[in-house]
Amino acid sequence: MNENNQNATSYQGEKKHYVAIDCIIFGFDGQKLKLLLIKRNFEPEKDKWSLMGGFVKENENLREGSERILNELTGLENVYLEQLFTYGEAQRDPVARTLSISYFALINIEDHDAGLTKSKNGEWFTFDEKPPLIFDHDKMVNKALAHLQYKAALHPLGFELLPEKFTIPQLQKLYEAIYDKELDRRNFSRKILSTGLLIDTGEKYEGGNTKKAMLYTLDKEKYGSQFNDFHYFTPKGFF
Amino acid sequence: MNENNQNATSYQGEKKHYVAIDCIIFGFDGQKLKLLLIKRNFEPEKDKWSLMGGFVKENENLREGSERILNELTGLENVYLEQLFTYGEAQRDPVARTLSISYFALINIEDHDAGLTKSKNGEWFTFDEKPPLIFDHDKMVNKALAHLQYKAALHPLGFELLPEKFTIPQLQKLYEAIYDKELDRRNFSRKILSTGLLIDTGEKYEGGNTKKAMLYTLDKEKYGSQFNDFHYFTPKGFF
DNA sequence: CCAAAAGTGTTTCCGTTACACCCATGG
DNA sequence: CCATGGGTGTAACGGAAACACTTTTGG
Repeated sequence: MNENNQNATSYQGEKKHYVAIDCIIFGFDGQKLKLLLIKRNFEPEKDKWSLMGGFVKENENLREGSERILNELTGLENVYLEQLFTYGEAQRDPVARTLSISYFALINIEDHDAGLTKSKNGEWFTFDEKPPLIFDHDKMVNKALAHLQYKAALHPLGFELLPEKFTIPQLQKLYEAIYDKELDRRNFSRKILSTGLLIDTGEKYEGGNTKKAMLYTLDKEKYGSQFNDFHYFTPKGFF
Repeated sequence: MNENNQNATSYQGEKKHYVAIDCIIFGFDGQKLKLLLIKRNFEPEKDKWSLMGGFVKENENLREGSERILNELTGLENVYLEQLFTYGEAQRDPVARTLSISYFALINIEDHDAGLTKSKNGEWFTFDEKPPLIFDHDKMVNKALAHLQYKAALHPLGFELLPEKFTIPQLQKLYEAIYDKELDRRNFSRKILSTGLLIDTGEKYEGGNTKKAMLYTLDKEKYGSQFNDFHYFTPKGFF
């Protein structure tokens, strides 16, 4: 029955399964939170929309696989990537029983290789515009969004979605996009600055037609060490 | 190469993988937080300690599998069970490449079938006494403990580890065991009661040799609806 | 009646909120 | 010089922390 050669302690009575990885890729364009999807030009479910995914290779670590799949669509490396959940309903994939490990990616939308993405039929959608997805991919997206909202409230996660240098108003816009709610400008600013995670670059943002905002960078040192601390970036009773 | 019959849209070029489920089972004995492990009387790694686990069956949902495996060792059903993380380093299992999906279980230690557990070579350990485990199971345990600490700080999770009726001092002992820190009795009591999750049963705990504490039950209704709310059961700056 | 643990009350303090006010820029 | 958005300051409020005090029970 089994394709492998057996030895005394192998798992010969057990069944094997297809295992896929699907990536939920979030980006931010300065105004809205977006999701990167692909229009499938291959079977199954050709011409429908889905998450970017792929099968786990024979000798590939899961993290490597997720990085490979993300890279194939965006050209990016060293991206914020976190394993989220493994979907394993026996009937979730009508073609054949397949497990899917979902990975959650946050990218600065300006950094990705737009040509590569286009060549793979990738497209960015706001949540308003998002088409229905194949299989249980809508469920995956919902869980990932909930996770983003949950985690960004407690940990300095949002910075991953912004350019290297950013202003506090930009960061606020991002948080407002994540939670679809407005925040008080003055309190937000003080709360963010009080974390000590931001370094003033001395530069000012060029582009606004009013007072130019100060540009900050992340203090990578503190960011790493404080990442698992609690920060409460959202107002009390926010949820 | 592949054992299945193929059709036009099957995944014939892809590799399949063994997929296991391992359960990290937490219990509380009134004083200490404990972990349920098994001494393996089967290969591989016979006579060593490991988590309770098993392979995912051909047509079994993952949640069903985790419930089956937990039930085999404890006799319990309807237990708090949460999928945690999927371990998939290519070399994590020296016998054959195997993915392992870890599940996190919280049980009331009094409820389980001690005879069944014993017959499966199961044993409860405090974290002080825990032996080294096979493969990457120590890593799984550490991640599960971190998750318990994280989640119990924000959600009313601890109740799962206590009997149906419990006292506030018992609940406090549990939190102190989870975090290995002492809490202020008076503030803890007020904080817990302010959640409105506890119902006074009118009874008193029999067993202490001083003043008998009041017995409470969970308000299941509120528990369900508030489970995803933030509660902050631990003091500020606790971590 | 004493020790030990449980329950209730109170003051202090600090972080959050909800504001007002000032500053810089382009048209 | 004015509209718009960015930056800084502050009073009031509320929840948490740190206490003291009272009550119950067994020995």
